[in-house]
Amino acid sequence: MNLPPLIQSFVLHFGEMGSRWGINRTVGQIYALLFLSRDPLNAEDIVEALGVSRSNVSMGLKELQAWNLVRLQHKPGDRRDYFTTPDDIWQIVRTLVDERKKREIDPTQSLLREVLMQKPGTPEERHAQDRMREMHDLFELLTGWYDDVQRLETERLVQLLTLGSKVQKILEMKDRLFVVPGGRTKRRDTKTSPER
Amino acid sequence: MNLPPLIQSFVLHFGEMGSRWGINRTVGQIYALLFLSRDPLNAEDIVEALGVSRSNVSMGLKELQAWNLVRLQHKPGDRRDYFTTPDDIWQIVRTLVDERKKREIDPTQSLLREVLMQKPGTPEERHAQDRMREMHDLFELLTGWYDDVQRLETERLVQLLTLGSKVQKILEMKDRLFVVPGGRTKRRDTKTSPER
DNA sequence: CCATCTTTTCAGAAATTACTGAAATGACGG
DNA sequence: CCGTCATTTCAGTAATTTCTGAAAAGATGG
Repeated sequence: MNLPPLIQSFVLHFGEMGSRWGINRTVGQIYALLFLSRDPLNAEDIVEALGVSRSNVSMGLKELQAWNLVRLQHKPGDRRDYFTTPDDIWQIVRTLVDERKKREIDPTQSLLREVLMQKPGTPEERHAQDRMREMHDLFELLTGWYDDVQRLETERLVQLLTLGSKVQKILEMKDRLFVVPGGRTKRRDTKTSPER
Repeated sequence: MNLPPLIQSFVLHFGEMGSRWGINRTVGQIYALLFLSRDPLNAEDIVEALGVSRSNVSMGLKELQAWNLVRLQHKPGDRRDYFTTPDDIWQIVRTLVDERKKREIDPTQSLLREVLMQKPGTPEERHAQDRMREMHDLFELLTGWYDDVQRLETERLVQLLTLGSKVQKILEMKDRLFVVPGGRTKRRDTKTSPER
């Protein structure tokens, strides 16, 4: 590997980090390299930068494409494939969350729905099903929220995140303004509300 | 493995899922089992339920403890260790996010801060540093938001999530109420605002 | 202390995953 | 078509991770 030290630190770190996610070291390094690079890189560039085999790079790029994390480009008069990451870092976050949801949450929800249809035979199974229902409803709430905010323009999203829990203040204000005197504030019911 | 079918499906699924996270199959299965179980289980219970070796269970439990995902208990007159997961599923989510932040974001932020101190030698390095700064600021914003909402009571948090992007409506309302006529709404500046 | 029960450690085996080089496939331009 | 350049596939190997059994260490009651 022959890279400016500043870039090399980041690439190596991402390689290590990769293993804590579902991706391997090389894939992590390729991504890090593309993320930092100003210009699109072709497979041979990556081979030279990282010192891994051509075929390894090919497989790594294929995986990154399956994750929608890299974009394929072409240069006029050059028939090699060039790769980049999106310039907009928020787009990267959105993609990452989408893909993780697709790979981790969706299959789990599908299994949970299936198992929740079945009739429990024993009290043990009954309790297990209750737990699974809790998990299912939790995922439902979280993915519902995500689907919702994901549609916001980035500027609005940043605004929301910057506010953080100060949003609560505004909600309280809203409650104070619109609550029916003596009555409870209207709120959508969910099965995932706190237990105590 | 000798478990009610309903429980077995879930345990097996979690085992597979485990590999997509940083944890191995056995650890995933142990966790799933404890999550579904009404009563605390000891190591021998787990060995019998999953059909893996005693030492494997011991190591798995150690890892789950390192993640703060299981709680150690004792029964009077029994000196074996019993394990459970917290009853409150929201507590589980909080722990999970905390631990992943600690293992994935914090080390990266620390590396980014370090690298951002250095002086870039080339335009290439300069651009790389700009990218790293974007990533750093993004993490700063996200973790700031998380630290903030994490402190909310669960009921408030659920309320917030249920609202989803409808919060935006309330923000717009707030803007309309409090904006200085003819002027721009005051907003905290961040370096992570959208580029276009 | 000892006997017994429990958990932990760890070296080696087993299983899985990552990586490579060579060969196959594909994609032009002439 | 053919030659060249580029990418993909894949079988075999290397590296890593997971798992096990045996032994060690720890804890407790007598």
